[in-house]
Amino acid sequence: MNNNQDLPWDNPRFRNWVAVAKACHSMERALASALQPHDLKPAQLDVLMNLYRHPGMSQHDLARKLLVGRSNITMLLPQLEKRSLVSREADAKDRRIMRLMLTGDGEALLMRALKAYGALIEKAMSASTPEQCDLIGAHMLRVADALKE
Amino acid sequence: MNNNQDLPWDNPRFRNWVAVAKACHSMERALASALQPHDLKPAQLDVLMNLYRHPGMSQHDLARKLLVGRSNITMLLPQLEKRSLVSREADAKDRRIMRLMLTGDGEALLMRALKAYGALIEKAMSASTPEQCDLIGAHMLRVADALKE
DNA sequence: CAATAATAGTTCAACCATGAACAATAATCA
DNA sequence: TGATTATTGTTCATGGTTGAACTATTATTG
Repeated sequence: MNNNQDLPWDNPRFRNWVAVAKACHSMERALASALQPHDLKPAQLDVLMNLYRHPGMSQHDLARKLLVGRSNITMLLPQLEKRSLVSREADAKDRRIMRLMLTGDGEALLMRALKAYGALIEKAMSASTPEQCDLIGAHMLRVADALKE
Repeated sequence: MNNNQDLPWDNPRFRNWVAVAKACHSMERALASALQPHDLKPAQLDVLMNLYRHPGMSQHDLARKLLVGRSNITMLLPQLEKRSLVSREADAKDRRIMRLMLTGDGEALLMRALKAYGALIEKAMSASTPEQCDLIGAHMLRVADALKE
């Protein structure tokens, strides 16, 4: 019936990637649940995390870091700004650019949310050694790199 | 300013998981592009793949395999049915259940789409040996398992 | 058997993400 | 300098996903 001679499931790279994708999907769902008590969505946590590490980022840079369209950032920020978690101010030199940073409240909420996220990851990855995790992380960096064309 | 003593970024499990999530996100975007010539969305490919391997599945079972709500399946199927890629027929024993299967066209399209997907994965994972891929896959199965509560 | 609970699938409104078109500003270059 | 091009962020229409409420059917149980 089918010409099974080179079905992708016979390829270890394919089969294993499917497992990666499924694990990611599960984690995303679990994260959404874990963040619910903090009234945060995963995408919002991503924003807070990046602003913590790169204060003063522009919206464009944030979009690129998050692998997301610029319009998405535009839609995401007002919610966080209304809750006084991030602040936006126009750049003095280039008036097209909005500089973003975390407020104190934003940082405090981020720390609480990160505890939940960290606990989730710990639970998910506890079955593997730190060395294995490092190997996986290194592999995934190569994957992301290879996909940048 | 910050109490940095146990920031999650210092935890290898956390840091490496972030890389996993980012790689997955990149792959999802790349896959969407690669499937565009076949007029398929990643979610639709998931449906076809699962029906190929488990013909006669119910919509409920398909939803669980795909980690997705039942309503999502309901919205997804009519498009595929209109294109004669999948067929639905009521179960004779239990009239609540719809049995799903691929048509010949569906299987043909699946094979073409899988070639594109396989090439993409090959490109992304070619930097790692099959042994490393197997290790990663095994790890990810454990992750998905740990997240099932 | 009748009443109740459980299950399969659908509908619907709400929310997210996307990309194209647009306005404002800055950079290039002729 | 003046004209063109590029960049930043916004708006908006579109399409995808979700979960709760609903219908139809089957299972359970008193």
